[in-house]
Amino acid sequence: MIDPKLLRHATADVEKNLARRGFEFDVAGYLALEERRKSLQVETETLQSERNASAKRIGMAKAKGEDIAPLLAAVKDVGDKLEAAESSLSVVQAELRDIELGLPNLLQDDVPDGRDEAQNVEIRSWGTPGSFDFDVRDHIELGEKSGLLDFDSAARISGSRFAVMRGGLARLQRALIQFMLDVHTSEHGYEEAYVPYLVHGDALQGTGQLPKFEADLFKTTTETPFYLIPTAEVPLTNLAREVIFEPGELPRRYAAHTPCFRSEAGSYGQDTRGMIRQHQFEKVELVHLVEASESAAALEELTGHAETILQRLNLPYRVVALCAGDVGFGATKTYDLEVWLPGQQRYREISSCSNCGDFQARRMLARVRNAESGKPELLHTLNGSGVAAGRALIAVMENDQREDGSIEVPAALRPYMGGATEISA
RNA sequence: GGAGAGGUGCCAGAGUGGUCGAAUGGGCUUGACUCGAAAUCAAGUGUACGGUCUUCCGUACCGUGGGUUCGAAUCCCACCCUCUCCGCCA
Repeated sequence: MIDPKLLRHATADVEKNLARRGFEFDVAGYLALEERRKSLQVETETLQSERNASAKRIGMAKAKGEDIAPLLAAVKDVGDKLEAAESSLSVVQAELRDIELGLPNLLQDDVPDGRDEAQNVEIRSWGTPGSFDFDVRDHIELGEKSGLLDFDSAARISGSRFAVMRGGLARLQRALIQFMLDVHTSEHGYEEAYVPYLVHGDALQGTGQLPKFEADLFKTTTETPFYLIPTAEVPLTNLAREVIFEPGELPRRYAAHTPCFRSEAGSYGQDTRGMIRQHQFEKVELVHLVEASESAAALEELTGHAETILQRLNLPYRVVALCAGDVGFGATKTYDLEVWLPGQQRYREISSCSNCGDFQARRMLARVRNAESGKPELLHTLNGSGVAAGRALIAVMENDQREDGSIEVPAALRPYMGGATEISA
């Protein structure tokens, strides 16, 4: 959520900032509603104050054994007026809240202009796309050739956008996950966490997926519904929900491996072949909880941590700063890591690292006590993939393929593969 | 799944319709005493929101949501969670 005070007092600035994303903010409608809220709230609270005062008077009169009938008659009127005022106020407040929950985060000034991913700006690149002296295959062909990647079985079991992996390939994904977690926990100072995969709506509202993006989520039909997490960002970031951290307790860095579940509603026709876009995929997620002044630096660090993984795997990649139109709902600024896929002859997103500022913290009341003032202040949250395991697997397959269709295991992963140097049927 | 007990402030714990945002004890902060510490004494110590918003005033919050009432931490209803025992299970 955007700071409601900012929304009220600097509405034009907010409107301008959101317009950079291509988001149209109905300023007039908002301000009119806000005016109503103000007068209704003042009215309600005045009436409450009156009621409280007379209730107190009645109590005292009764204690002294005086006649309270005239006092009761005098309050009758207040009760009705109060009821009316309270119900109008709650309607207006609910409308305001809906608006506020639907507004995306404010962008940082250094986010480049642009409408969509075509205008994202490359910041740096690492490695050089390899040259092959044979015709490269994409991961689908490689998987079919070895028989280790089986979309037919997956389709029979669960339909489209699922994969079955077998043998060395299944193990390679597990190796990737273990490797990534080990690097982040032992070298980058993250605390490993195991978290629920089913969460309440509150948690998703906290991180910003709800109420706006419910269609992207899987939801259970149990009496109290659960949602399957679309990313470990949700449970990890919600570790700060309604917590007030003491000054020395931040920063916190959490890493977790979880499956991620996405309905991919609205992505019909995109990446329908292969393992790029699945309903279920594995990811190692990184989350930082930091004091407000630290978040800009933390984003650079976090991005670097994700980059380390690709470097150790010797996968060529580039870092792009998302342009205004491409930055996600809850982020103030985002870097994507895009890995080179020889099979597609292009870079594809493998990690997305975002600074969410206080946007999520405000929704979930995640705070840190200011060392000087002693007052709780909103903390800042960041998240990034470190990295998506399914896509990393594709990247390894395609970048380390050999002419015979076998795959060379990157040196960094061999300890996790029982020393194996290649995967083949 | 069955039976029972319970959810109050940083912690423990009182409060079963009125001056209760909440006794008391502990903790913490500040001050006094002290060379210093301990002990002792005194004062302070929640969160959110609003108002012509650093002073000041008001409102809300005692698991959550409803209800009764002039008035609810306290009564009623529903739900959630925790604990104990039984059952079941990994």
